[in-house]
Amino acid sequence: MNKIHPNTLIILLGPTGVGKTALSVQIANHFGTDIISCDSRQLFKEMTIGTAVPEPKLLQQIPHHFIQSNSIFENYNAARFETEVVELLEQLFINQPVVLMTGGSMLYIDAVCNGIDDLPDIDPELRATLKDRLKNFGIQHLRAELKMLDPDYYHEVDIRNPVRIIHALEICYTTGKTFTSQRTKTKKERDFKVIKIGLNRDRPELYDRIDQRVDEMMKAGLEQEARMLYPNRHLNTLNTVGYRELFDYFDGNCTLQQAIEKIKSNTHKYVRKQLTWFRKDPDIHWFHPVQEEEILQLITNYKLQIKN
RNA sequence: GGUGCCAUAGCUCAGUUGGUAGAGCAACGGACUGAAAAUCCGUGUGUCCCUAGUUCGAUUCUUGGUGGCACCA
Repeated sequence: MNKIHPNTLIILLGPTGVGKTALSVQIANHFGTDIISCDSRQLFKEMTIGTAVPEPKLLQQIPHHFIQSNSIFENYNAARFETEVVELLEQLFINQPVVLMTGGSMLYIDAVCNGIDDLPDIDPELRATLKDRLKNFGIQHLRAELKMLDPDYYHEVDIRNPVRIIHALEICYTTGKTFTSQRTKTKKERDFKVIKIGLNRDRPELYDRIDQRVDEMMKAGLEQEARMLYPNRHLNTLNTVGYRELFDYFDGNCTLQQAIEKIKSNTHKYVRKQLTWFRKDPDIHWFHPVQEEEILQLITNYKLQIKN
């Protein structure tokens, strides 16, 4: 006799615009669970239209977590998300055998499933200093520094990627130890099971949905939303598809029409990047949205292999 | 109707003094454990409008079409 394992986290994932929200409602209603959003941009209360936050009606119907719960002025990252979700899951599993997490932020999903190494928080001033050095002296300068402080990581890292180099230096400076020595490369043990359900569509259909959604966002007032956020444009969180293209337009670098086209093609690019990441994960059970019924059946009949 | 210009990648165009071609955008692939909708790396996908000539060889030159644009009627 099959029985769904208590403390099971169902993860509904897939590229942006594929239609995860609609299915998540079905699954949540079916199991009577909360929904944990796994979206690194819907986290922020200052953004609504451009991040395609679910309708207020829907948010009232089913308890959601991590939707517009934080401010763009705080520092947020995958490690913090991991801690907070794991904590929340402990609470939710007391009353719910199954919890649904849905979203497309790859690293955040990975952080919840496998964990992230424990590292100290980074002083924002240190990061700013390193960024300054990158700007003034070039990436070679930072490379040389990393080669000295952590030669092992220097040989491992993509030395053309400034973000990686800066991060390693941040850890070296903050801890006084090499970054390498603090990279465990191990999965954390979780006391819950995971079922990953991937949703995908044919590329042209998906792109078409995205283009329509962008047009709808513009009708809903994305330009005004972006204009209000424009003064904070240099915050990392606002380096986001849908906003940065409009900031370019406000700066006079392109026409509104060009900005809209760019939002569309950059969203297409994001989709490809998401799929590249998801493709590597053998634990994902892939479906097309028309298979909604089948997915529900498979979950309820415990036919999907449960991954740990 | 006449004259002129144009026709090359999905789009906008460059180019070959005759040896089957390359940029931007788009598209596609990949890396990625504390910025991740971020950041970084890679890939040219082609009946060079059709036809008949000249030529060892034509996308390039010539003839005749077809389509588009402009100007003149």
